[in-house]
Amino acid sequence: MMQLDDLDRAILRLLKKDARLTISEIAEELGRPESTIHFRIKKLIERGVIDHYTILLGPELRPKKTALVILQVETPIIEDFLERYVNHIMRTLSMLPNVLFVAKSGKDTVIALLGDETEEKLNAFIEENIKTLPTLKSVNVYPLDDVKKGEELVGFLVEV
Amino acid sequence: MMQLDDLDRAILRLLKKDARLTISEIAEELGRPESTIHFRIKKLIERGVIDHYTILLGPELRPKKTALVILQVETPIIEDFLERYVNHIMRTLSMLPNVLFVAKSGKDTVIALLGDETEEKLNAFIEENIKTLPTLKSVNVYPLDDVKKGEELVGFLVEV
DNA sequence: TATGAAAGACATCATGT
DNA sequence: ACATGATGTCTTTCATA
Repeated sequence: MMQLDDLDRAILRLLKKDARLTISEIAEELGRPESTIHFRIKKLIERGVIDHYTILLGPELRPKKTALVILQVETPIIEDFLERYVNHIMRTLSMLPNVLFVAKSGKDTVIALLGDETEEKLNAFIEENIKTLPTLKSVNVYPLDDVKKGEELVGFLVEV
Repeated sequence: MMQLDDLDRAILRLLKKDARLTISEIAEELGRPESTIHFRIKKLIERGVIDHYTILLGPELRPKKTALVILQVETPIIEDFLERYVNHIMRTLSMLPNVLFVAKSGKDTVIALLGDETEEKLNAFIEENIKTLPTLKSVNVYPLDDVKKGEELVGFLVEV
């Protein structure tokens, strides 16, 4: 798993901005022959440095309101149950299209990123689908009001 | 800004999985003529439904450890300063390559997603670059231990 | 690994149903 | 919305260094 050199990184940066650039365009931009660019990209894909090519969906399809939710699960008397509780909650959340991201933090905390059309719908969703989950100790909701970095993330995660 | 029909959505789903599919491959997969697929994709791009084409970076380039950090900013005596404090913190964080995502929640809370090579480096980064920020009321760190949905997000956000 | 050249595949566009 | 064909461009491969 050798390192990336400057040419590799330059190619990756260009493709990240626009993966539809043709090999000839990249070649011209970087002042290298097409065959070299072709070879490098082939290697980057083989090595898994490029996982895959994808599209980013635009604002039209992105939820207008997003919120981060942090769930703390009640510790049961029988300790072994905790992991099952948490996994069950994560599985349940993962299946909902409004839920863009789900992760566990520590043993008893679940973090989810939610998105919906409007603030009202989002709040309703939280009331009906999140706060009704059994065995919760606490639910903290953080609406994302102003995203400064990584905003496009939602266009990447949203399902179509 | 008309609606998407089933064909549009099918195309988007295929491109999301692999944006290097040729028009002929998509046409065959969906049992439609190439000219139709070509036309639809053109329209999807024109409308901005497809924001742009991009690549997802593989595990080699992704930070191994990620954590969500929730910062609460101390409310100053002069209320107007709060927004400046918060904006300043967001700007500062945004410039760091370890910081993958930054958003504001409410008036006094900043949410950031951090990533680094190892747990130690990540913790050091938090101690040195986060907890040292002025005017913080609280800092909560949630290491993301097990991501159930949206894991690829990091490969999308990471810089190269 | 890098390059140049050549062959084949592809997107694109125009025209017509 | 679909079919077809003409055009120029791009990718891919291979031989060579």
